[in-house]
Formats: sequence, structure tokens, C-alpha cells
Amino acid sequence: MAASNPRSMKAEARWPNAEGLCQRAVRAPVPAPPQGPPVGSGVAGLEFPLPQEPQAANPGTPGTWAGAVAGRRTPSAQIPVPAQRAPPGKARLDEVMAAAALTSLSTSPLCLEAPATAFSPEPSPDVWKEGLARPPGSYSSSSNSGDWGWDLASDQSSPSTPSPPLPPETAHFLFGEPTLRKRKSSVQVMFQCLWKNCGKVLSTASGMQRHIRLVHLGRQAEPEQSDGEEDFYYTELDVGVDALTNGLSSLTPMTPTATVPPAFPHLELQSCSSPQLYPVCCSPDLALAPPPMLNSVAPQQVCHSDHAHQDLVAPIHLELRATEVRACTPALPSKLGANLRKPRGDAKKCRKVYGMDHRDLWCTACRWKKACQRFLD
DNA sequence: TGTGCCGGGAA
DNA sequence: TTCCCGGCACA
Repeated sequence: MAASNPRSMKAEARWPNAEGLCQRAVRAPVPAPPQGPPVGSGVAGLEFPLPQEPQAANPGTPGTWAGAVAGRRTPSAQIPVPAQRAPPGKARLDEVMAAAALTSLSTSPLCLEAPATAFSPEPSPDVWKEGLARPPGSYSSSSNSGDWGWDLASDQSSPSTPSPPLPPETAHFLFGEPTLRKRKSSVQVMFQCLWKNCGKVLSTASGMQRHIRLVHLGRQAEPEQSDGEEDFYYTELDVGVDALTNGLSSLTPMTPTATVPPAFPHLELQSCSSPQLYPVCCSPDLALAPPPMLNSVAPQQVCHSDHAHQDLVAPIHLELRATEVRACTPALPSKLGANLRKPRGDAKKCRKVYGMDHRDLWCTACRWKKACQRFLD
């Protein structure tokens, strides 16, 4: 009695730890608590227009996610809520491309967090804020200092104007190294027009600018006359699997399901700061053929190598869909201890063979409730 | 619910 | 070191 208590207490004490690990693993992706900036506020700047969204023209749908973001976005530019959205293949592809485009912005959270000193010997928040300053009509820094939301109001005012994302060039300028580092990989950079109903993808920025000038802005202007406005109407896409698989080598687009145990060695559960678990549930396949619950998040959950970016993008959805996220990490061991446990063999053991009645025939290990040494697996 | 066996205590 | 068993995961 008295002897059994401590034992059971110990036994209980074991698992809470293991569960703690498990919970941590599961929770890791859950974004910082809502006490920060309201959902969406910190990410508004990263919201991405889907130029070819066929139903985008519909005025705001009440009760949609966009509504939850306090109507800061014009319905035409918001990431659609899939519940009512028919997912045509092309639009899906565009979403994937849009998500890929987000990868080009992937340095922003990292770098926004990183002190300016990391890149500049003379750090001054104003310096890069100046860098952010855009001509009127592009994005605005009106909302908050350093907040990368563009002016949603102006976006609403001109429905035919695409909502420009953070130009990668600016990202280069502002954040420099991380983006450059990314360029080192063998990704092919494409440029996608963000004008509605266009989505044209060209391989060169100049070509894209010319396209925008000619087709959308109706200008014949020479490049040197450019006011740079075109820059905001296209985005840079990293087209290449290595961008997706870098750091997630197991999560190749070929991976048939999201259950990718081999990917776990790449996950760093210890790294609390980065939601490393996202990639697991965000297999590219999910983006292409998301389960019903994940429809809306799939485009932004496209895997890419930059976890820091996920930090910024994913929280919106995770906050809204923490349960889905949890549900889509099937390969996670329920308990760490269970993982360490030797899998049970199929062979019959002494107990089964001889039965409880002939316990004396059991091997010693079986008698001692240890792993059977007679009928090895 | 039965089985296999890990973890750990007692002798 | 040997013996034993609580308790857990799994089928």
C-alpha cells in the first residue's frame, strides 16, 4: 500500500512530461498569443491578392474570414474563404503560385524581427521605414509604423487595381541578405502579373514591367520614364522544388500524403520560436488538393523553406483553425515515450505459447515481464 | 481485455 | 544481480 503509492506517483509523473512534449509539439505552430497585434493586423501587409479569383468581384460576404479581419480588405483582394468558394483548378493553381509568391516575401518576418543592426551598421528604424515609403497609390504605411499593410481603403476605391504585395525588390533592398541567400538556391525566379484576370507570368522583371505598362497601364513609356509603379503590380515567384523542399527534403511535391514520418528528422521540436510543424501539415499536396477543412488555408500553407515567413503568415489561419492544424499532423507520435518503445512483435511469446498455467516454462524474461528472449521477433 | 514489456523497486 | 510487479501501449 504505502509502497505502491510512490511508484504510481512516479509512473504518473513520467507521462505528464511526455505529454508535455507532445503538447508542445502540437502547439508549436500555434502562434503567439492574441495579446499581440490583432489578428491580421500584423499580417495584413502580406495578404495576397489573387488576381484571377473568379468570384473575387463579389462584395463582401458576411461572416467570412475577411470579415473577421475587420473588413480591412476589399473583398476582391482578400484570400477567399473556401466554404463558399468553388475551387477551379486554375484558380487553385493561382493560389499555389500566390503562395509561392509569398515565399519571396519570406524574409520579412524574420527581418522585421531581426534588429536592423543585423544588416546595417547604423541601425535606424527610420531608415528602412523610408525605404518603405512608397509613392502614393501604392501601399501605405498609414496603418502603423512599420506595418506592412497597404492602404486597404485605396484598394477598395479602385477595384480594378491589383493589390500590390511587398515588392521583392524592396525586400532585397530592405532586408538584403536573407533574400539574397535564398536566391543562391537553384530556384527559377518568375514574375507574375498581379492585375486582376491577368496573372501573366514572365521570366524577366523588365518583361513584366513592359507587360504591365503596355497592357494594364496603357503606357508606351520608355522604361526610364517609369515611375516604378509597375513594380507594384507584379510579384516575384520562386519556381522550383528546392524552394519548397529546402529544409523539408522529405516533403517533396511527390509526397502523396501529409503523413510523412521521414520528415520528422528534419523537424526541430526544440525550436519553439519557429513553428516547425507547419510543414508537416502543409504538404504541397494539401495546397493542391486540400481536405475540406483546409481549403481556405491551403494556399498559404504551401510548404517552403522559410519558417520565419510561416511565423507571420500562418498565425492568422492557425488562430482560426488550430484544430485543423492539429488534425493534419497525423504522423506526430502521440507520446514521445511511445516512439521510443520497441514495436511489439508478431511472434507468440512464452505467455501465449505455454499459457499462464505453465509459467515455469516461460523464459526468464517473460517471467519477469521483460522482453521475451525465447521467441524473438 | 489480453498481451508485451518498460521502468523501477525490493531482496 | 536477480526477482518481481505496476502500469502503459497496443492489438
